[in-house]
Amino acid sequence: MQKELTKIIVLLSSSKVGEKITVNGWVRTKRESKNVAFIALNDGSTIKNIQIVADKEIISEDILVKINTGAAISVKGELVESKGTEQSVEVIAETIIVLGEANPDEYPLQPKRHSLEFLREKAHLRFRTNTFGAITRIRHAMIFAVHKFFNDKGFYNIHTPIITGSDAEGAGEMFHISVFNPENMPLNEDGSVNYAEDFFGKETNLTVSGQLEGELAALAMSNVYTFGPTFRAENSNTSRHLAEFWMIEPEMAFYDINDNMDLAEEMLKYLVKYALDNCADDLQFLEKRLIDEEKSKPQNQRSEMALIEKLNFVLENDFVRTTYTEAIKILKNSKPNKKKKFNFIIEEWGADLQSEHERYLVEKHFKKPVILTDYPKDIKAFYMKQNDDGKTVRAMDILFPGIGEIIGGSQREERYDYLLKRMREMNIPEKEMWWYLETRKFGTVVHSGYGLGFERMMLFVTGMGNIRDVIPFPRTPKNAEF
RNA sequence: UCCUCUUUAGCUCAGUUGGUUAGAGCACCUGACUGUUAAUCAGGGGGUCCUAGGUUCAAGUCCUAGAAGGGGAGCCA
Repeated sequence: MQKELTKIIVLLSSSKVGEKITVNGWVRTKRESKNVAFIALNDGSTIKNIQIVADKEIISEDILVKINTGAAISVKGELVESKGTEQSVEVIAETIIVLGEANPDEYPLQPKRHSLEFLREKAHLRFRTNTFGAITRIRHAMIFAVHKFFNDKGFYNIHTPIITGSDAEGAGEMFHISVFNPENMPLNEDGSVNYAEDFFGKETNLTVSGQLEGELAALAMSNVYTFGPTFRAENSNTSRHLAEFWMIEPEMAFYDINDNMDLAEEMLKYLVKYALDNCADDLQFLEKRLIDEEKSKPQNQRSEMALIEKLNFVLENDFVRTTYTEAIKILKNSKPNKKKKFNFIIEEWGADLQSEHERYLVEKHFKKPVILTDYPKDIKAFYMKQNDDGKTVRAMDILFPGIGEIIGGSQREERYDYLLKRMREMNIPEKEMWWYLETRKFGTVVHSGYGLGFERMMLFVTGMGNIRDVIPFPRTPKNAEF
């Protein structure tokens, strides 16, 4: 079967005009005339449809009546130059086989715009829309580009565990893993659950980060990265959070904070360029979609740049690098702070930056992606390298317009004494983390790393507004359908 | 979890101060016309007005509680 088939992207781009071809796909629309019917067919290989011309003298009425939006068909015919103006080539059908019908009374997708909320409830069918076809192709391209970027740089991909026995990673609420029957858990004498009898003989959870294990690998392989599923049981109901998402976490030995920033900026630009170079049709469609959507909004709420212009802008400009301390100065002197327009007024050094502050810095003040470094140690994780000032750590957060924090990373604390002291101060159970501490006892070196939320990158590249629309089957509080 | 908005036909939405038989566009069915481009034109079918209570002579409309969804916030990637 496969050997005879030609993908639509090949039909549209090649010089197969005049050849007999077979093409399979799903019907987007059918337009009927007296003597001829036109079928727009799509097989996922490109956002463009191929037009099938069905002469009613050749294709019988009992076949045509089954060809409705959503039906799967196989078409044999000749690829010819089109007489119409909207497409360059089309297929003159000689035979059409209806592979799978789609009852038009029941098929929920129409050849018109649907709301993204509606399509979310039809996630099993939304791949069949232009928007989700485009997103699916771009998502694949970005996954591939991540691996290509790191492979070309000599990084090793490692699989860190999805089930973890450590609850010290400090990145939010975790999903518990157990084989116990929740109605009948083995208990200790004091009434607590006896995890010694559980599958792993201890309490286990789904991972919230592969970083700690990534560090172990980096301190032997030099440069590694993970790209795996990550789970957070936070009750987060926003357009930027998922309970199950995919994270890219490189860890590099002999990288200081500046090397870390250089790599992160280079990677983000590489991914953007890869999308521009390889997903032009899909990006153009999404850009047009976004412009149409924003037409109903007032002028001041519309994007300043169209999607492709925005991607090029990021590509062509250096990210602004500045410190937390500088950012606080800028924010303290900012108009919204002085006029008390912020919900959280910046009073003094040490305050955690709220998303309104991050947005001000990125969207109003610098108007570029911003890398903030050297945060107060008290608002950052225990494993970050402490600066000599005793107050700050070598953290770096990369802030993107419209998205906020897209990358969080740091130079790691490689000094055993400093790390142990900080763990004790922050009540990190050092006994459980013996293996992490041992890497600082044996051959410890300066090293760094960061985490990129893959779906947040997808939000930026596609211009989509809700993270539930850039992953095929989103997992969010109260939603694990499909 | 908090704030806020929404829920009416398969989809997108209108529905006035509470008042007769709840509307439109698209989709679907029938017909006309046509190498069409989200085809066009005419006609037709299609409703648990989110759910449960309540107020009232009368509730899509007002009140209470709940559910689902959107937007914002927190947590973060």
